Amino acid sequence: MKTSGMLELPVLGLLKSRDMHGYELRKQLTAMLGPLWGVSWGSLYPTLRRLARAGAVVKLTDDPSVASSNRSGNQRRRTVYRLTPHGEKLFVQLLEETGAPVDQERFSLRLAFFRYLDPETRLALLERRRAYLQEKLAQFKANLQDYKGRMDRYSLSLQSHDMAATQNDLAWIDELIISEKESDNHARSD
Amino acid sequence: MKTSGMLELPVLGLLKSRDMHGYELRKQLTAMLGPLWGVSWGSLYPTLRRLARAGAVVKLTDDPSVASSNRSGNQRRRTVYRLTPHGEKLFVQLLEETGAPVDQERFSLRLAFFRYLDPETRLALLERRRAYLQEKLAQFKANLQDYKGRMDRYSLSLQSHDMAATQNDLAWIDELIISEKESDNHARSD
DNA sequence: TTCGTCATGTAATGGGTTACATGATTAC
DNA sequence: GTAATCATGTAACCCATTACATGACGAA
Repeated sequence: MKTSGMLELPVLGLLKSRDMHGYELRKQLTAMLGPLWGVSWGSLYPTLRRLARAGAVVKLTDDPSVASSNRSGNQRRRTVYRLTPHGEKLFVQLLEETGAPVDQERFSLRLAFFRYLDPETRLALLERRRAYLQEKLAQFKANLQDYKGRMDRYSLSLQSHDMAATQNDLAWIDELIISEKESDNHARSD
Repeated sequence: MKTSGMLELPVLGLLKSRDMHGYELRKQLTAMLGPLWGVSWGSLYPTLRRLARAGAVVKLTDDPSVASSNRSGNQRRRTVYRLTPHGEKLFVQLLEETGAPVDQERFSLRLAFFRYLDPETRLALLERRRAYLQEKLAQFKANLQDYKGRMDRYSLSLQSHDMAATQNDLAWIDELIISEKESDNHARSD
């Protein structure tokens, strides 16, 4: 099983809170990920099909949110999806991602569902992220050191900016770690 | 003709300075783009094939950099590529990219070859980038305004951080614009 | 002689983008 | 009545990743 694809995780995460159909999923996704991330139909529906084939979600032909009213026939045609127990497991698995280091986008996707993890796992993932960013930063520094003389102004500016951005990311992660530890302490002292 | 793909532009750009074979191209690419960008063979060689098929580069069976020495036979087998006039045109076309707004990665790839553009085009591209980032920023603000109340701490932190990063990008572009105008003035006053 | 680097590719797989196709309902 | 939104998909194309396959050369 590959279960790659960017959308698997957020789709499962949204379905965890309630059943939804494709159109609604897309609206939630664009709201959640910011309006720039264009989630296209040609990417969303195949993702749902894959998840259904893998047994992570099931199709419900009827929309259960309109239970009592709307009897006879002509409701809008919808395909509502529901998370299965196996889907729940898959979700956690994707969220914890013990695999290869991950780019900023995939990390963001994870972070958006951090509330579903227990505090220790959250901390562990944040620390791992921190280590990764630090390594990246070290590589930036080494690279700048080595090639500084041979780069033109544009490349130099670019590399410096990218390095600064990585430093910002790192500082942000540090904040998250601190606030995580704090709320952890508060919870313990209750 | 599509000519998409991330590697077309940097490959053409590198071949503009001198003929190179695939292996060398890869080394230059990883040095230039930072050591994180893993350029894989399965992506590089097909790119070269596409460029050759499009007439943007030609294969030179012999390596011209070792012109005088190494007569008889047993040199290492290499395929050296040279940019054609059509390749030059394609390069400028890709660099100016009058098309759709572009993500950070593609923009970085462009910026790394800005020295090949004339000052007015550089300024125009920077201004276009600036406008795009400002629009993105506005969307971030609107999105935060709308959904602030319904987001958990992680999503909120994420959106705020992304917005701050966009503001940093914007400030950086502004610096580039200013320094561009300055060197333009200096050039005029000569 | 064996390991690392130089050097060039192909094949399989899979996912994203874009365009295409369809049709019902709501609001003006 | 017509335009916008709701709603669901399919098909073609293309590109990136990964794994596979090969082989020469230099150094230890």
